[in-house]
Amino acid sequence: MKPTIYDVAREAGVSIATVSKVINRTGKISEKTRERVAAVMEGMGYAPNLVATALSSKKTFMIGLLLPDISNPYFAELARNIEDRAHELSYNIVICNTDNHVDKEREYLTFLQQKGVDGILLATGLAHPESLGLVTDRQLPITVIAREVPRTPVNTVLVDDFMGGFLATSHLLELGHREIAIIVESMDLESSRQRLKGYRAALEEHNCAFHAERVAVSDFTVASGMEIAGGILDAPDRPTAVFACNDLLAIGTIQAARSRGIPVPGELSVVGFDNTFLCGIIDPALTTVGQPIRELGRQAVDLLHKQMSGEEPARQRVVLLPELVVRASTQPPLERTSAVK
Amino acid sequence: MKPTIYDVAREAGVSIATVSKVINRTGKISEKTRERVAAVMEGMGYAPNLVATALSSKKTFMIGLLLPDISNPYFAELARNIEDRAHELSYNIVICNTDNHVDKEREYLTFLQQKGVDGILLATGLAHPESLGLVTDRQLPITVIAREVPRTPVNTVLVDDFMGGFLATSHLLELGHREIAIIVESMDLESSRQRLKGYRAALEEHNCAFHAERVAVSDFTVASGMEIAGGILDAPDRPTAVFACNDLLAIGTIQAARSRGIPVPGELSVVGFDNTFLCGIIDPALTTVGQPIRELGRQAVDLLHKQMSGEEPARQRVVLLPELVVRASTQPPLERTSAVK
DNA sequence: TTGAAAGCGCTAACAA
DNA sequence: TTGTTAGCGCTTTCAA
Repeated sequence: MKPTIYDVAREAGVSIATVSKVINRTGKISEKTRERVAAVMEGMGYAPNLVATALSSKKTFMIGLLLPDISNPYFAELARNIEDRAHELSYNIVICNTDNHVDKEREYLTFLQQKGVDGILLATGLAHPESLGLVTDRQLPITVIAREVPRTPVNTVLVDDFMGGFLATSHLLELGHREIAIIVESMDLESSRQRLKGYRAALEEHNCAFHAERVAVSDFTVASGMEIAGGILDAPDRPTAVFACNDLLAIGTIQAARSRGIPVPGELSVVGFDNTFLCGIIDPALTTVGQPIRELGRQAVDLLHKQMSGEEPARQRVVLLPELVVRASTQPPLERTSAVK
Repeated sequence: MKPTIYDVAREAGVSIATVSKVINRTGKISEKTRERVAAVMEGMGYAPNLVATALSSKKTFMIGLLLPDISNPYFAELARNIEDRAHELSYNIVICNTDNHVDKEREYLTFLQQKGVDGILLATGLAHPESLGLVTDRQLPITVIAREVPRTPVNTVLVDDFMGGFLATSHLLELGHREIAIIVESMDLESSRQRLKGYRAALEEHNCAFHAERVAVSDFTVASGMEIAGGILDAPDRPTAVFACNDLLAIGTIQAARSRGIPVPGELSVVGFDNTFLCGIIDPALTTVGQPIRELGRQAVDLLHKQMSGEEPARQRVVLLPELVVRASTQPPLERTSAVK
């Protein structure tokens, strides 16, 4: 049987209160007993039972992380950075794949609370903000990542999606493209809507008309990107460029083009979003909007940590800025080049 | 304050034991009180505090998952399947990124035990098997995934790496390749050694001499694959095919070839290992050895579950069989084709 | 500086 | 069928 605090106390000839104090370095303990108790603990191979500690101290040092799907490279990278930072602060991460399914979100949320996690990191859909009430009502610290929950006062760390959409589109416009299609993940996500707005704003700034037909809605898989992009490329008025709202969709677009013998970037420029490691893997290397994914993860943990430490920081929204990462999948449109000549 | 079992008991006019029984559906309870208590719980919005439950029942319904890096697509996919199965069995997964670093492994291992996880899933290096003692000594259920720990009686679920190496190499040999290089992840891993053995066995079976110079050691990143492959491709006696021991390395190899103007599969065939979703993303689509990653995850959880349920199944090693997935990155060597003509 | 004792919220004998 | 009670292993207040 594993030794308990009682065993240590008996062995060291002190009370459990004293042992507890040397474990936690709290209260006043003479150096002498401190050493003796420490030696006994060492000798017995004693390690505190953290479940018991959690019960009496009401801290589990666990954080629940809700995301759509850990096998999606974007979320995998995010999770990695989150876990790294959490580990530094000695918290553990419990992962929950929600598939953006409201029921699963709710289920995990209530369950995590019962398990006594100290906080929640939410990087998932949550189409129905009232689910958030499940958490906020219980005073459980929470930070939302890369998702905007409109009209809800909750701490958030995200990327300026509007700017991202603007940067991507402006890049294409500046290369000379005028026929630019956009593929968004889902109009249910505020981030998608913002990226679309950025797209429109860029068009407007370049006096380029917005056409609703240039907007296609997909989801977040390569396959769907390929399918949707296929439709776009088969249309009679095929655009010269596509802004895909995440890297997976952009890759699907490149594949759709390839299968149709449309050279990228020769006849079609493609811009992605996220700057996952996939961008460097595919051919041509993907021009994309880079999210500071490491910072996103760290800051989210730090913000949550403050709440968990009772600092109760003013509700805030930390907006990180994206940046354009130009690689090989974009170039000026052919038509234009020749027309100029 | 959240209601406790005492609040429910008082409100329903019964003892806490009775409430506990209706929560857990244990013991004999009249339908009448059962309903009344249930109604009260519902009404108060009562939910058991699982930390307390864990302390008295010694079950946390948590599983620790150790892997090198969740941002590696292979492990991300594995983690997804593991979490899915665990969730079905109502267990939560705590992820731990070890970077194959022994110190981190040990740290997580001891820590997880203190936190009272019900079991450990080990999909990470653990170069020093004695670290395993940290777990087995404490009678904590554990299952090792996709790693062989030689001379240690521990439940394991893995893929037949020897067969995988054999399949990959045979495929190349059958296409007519004779100069086949192999890039392994690390000679510290039993899986790498097995794949290498499979490679040698295939060569032998085809009466093809083994040359130690054809073996290169890398690690598990695209960058390192690119670097190592670069060395291979720049050598005077460049091989006509490369068997890379994971998809990331294979991709690095393709990139190295591309940057040198060596067409794949035209002048260089490449085979990967794992069959991650990346294979379908890159150009040319990668021929690879497919691991039944879903089964790997599920069976590991199931095997662990048996141990956690006290079934104490006979120590076993479940060996799943890989299969060759032929895509576009392999074809007969050019030289041969012309020589035959 | 140290210790006694009362929880934390639940489970599970054992009695009634 | 229901209730009493003693833990589970630790924290923390209050006295000594």
